[in-house]
Amino acid sequence: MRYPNHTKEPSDHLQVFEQACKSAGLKITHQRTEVFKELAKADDHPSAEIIYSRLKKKLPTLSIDTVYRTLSTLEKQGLISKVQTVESQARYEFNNEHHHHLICDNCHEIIDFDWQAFDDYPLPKELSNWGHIKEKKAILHGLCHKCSEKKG
Amino acid sequence: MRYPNHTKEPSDHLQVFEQACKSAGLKITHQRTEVFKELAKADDHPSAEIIYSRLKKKLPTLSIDTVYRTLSTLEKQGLISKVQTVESQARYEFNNEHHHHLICDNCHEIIDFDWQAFDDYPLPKELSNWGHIKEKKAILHGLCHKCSEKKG
DNA sequence: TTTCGTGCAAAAGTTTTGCAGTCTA
DNA sequence: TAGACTGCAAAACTTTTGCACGAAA
Repeated sequence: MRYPNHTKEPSDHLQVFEQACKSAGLKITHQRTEVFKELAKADDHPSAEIIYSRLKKKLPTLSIDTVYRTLSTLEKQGLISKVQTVESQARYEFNNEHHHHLICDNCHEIIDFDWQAFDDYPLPKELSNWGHIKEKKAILHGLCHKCSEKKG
Repeated sequence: MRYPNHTKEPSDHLQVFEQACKSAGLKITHQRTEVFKELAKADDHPSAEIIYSRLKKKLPTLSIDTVYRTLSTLEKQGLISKVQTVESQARYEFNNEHHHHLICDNCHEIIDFDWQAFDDYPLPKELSNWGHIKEKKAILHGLCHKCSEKKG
């Protein structure tokens, strides 16, 4: 779901997809296109298994491996993104105080920080009818100094 | 890691832990205490496997199952939290535009929304030396109307 | 003593990989 | 046709569960 609703046409998405495949040297295969289209039209942030089950009727020979591989490929190209996960293993922290996260996309180090101004900031009014919001957190992603240097 | 640094003493954490166990009817076992202490003193958001490996020297008979079970129990009590994960399966989305996420902790529905005011807001200055921040995202958690009603 | 927790082992669930045949460019 | 992609099968990795013994209250 999305507030406000999408404005772009599906055909625009396909063009972006084909363009991105070409410039990355990726072949435009039937399976790849269908996985992409299924995700582009979905508004519920589906998992690999869900995409697989939705496509199974249309593409009975499709395998789950291909879905995993395709999602991983498209993510590397920046065409799609994984929601809210850092790595395969779950990571924990002791809940002492409310705080925010800054994550290095290369070494996956997580920095906690405070941001009072954000905590005090009012939420967008479209969200007022959604339900009860319990937590409000900022997640920043980037490349830390150590990793920038390593990469030259 | 954390900006700014922690202020509380480890002994305070232990008291909170013991209090929470008592009021939840959980026994204060050796393993449970050690897993908790290990996480409370860690500043790197470790996974279950990492906590296990750190404790193995001190508690050679500890099993990984116990670490998983303990983390899960403590999370249910609200003493600790999982970082950045929604569910066990990764979930994807098509990257059309920058946006933020509102997640129902019960049904796991994810709502995308725009928040221009947040996007324009300056970052805390402590972060200016960290490296290169590429993305800045708000993640809200709560209970949606549908789920509030279901639960009464 | 009673109940809960742990360790062991096995299973379940998620994702990745090697390989040989197939398809795209 | 060459190289990339797919499907199959198997493996790897992460997490959960049943059970019997051991430990906490």
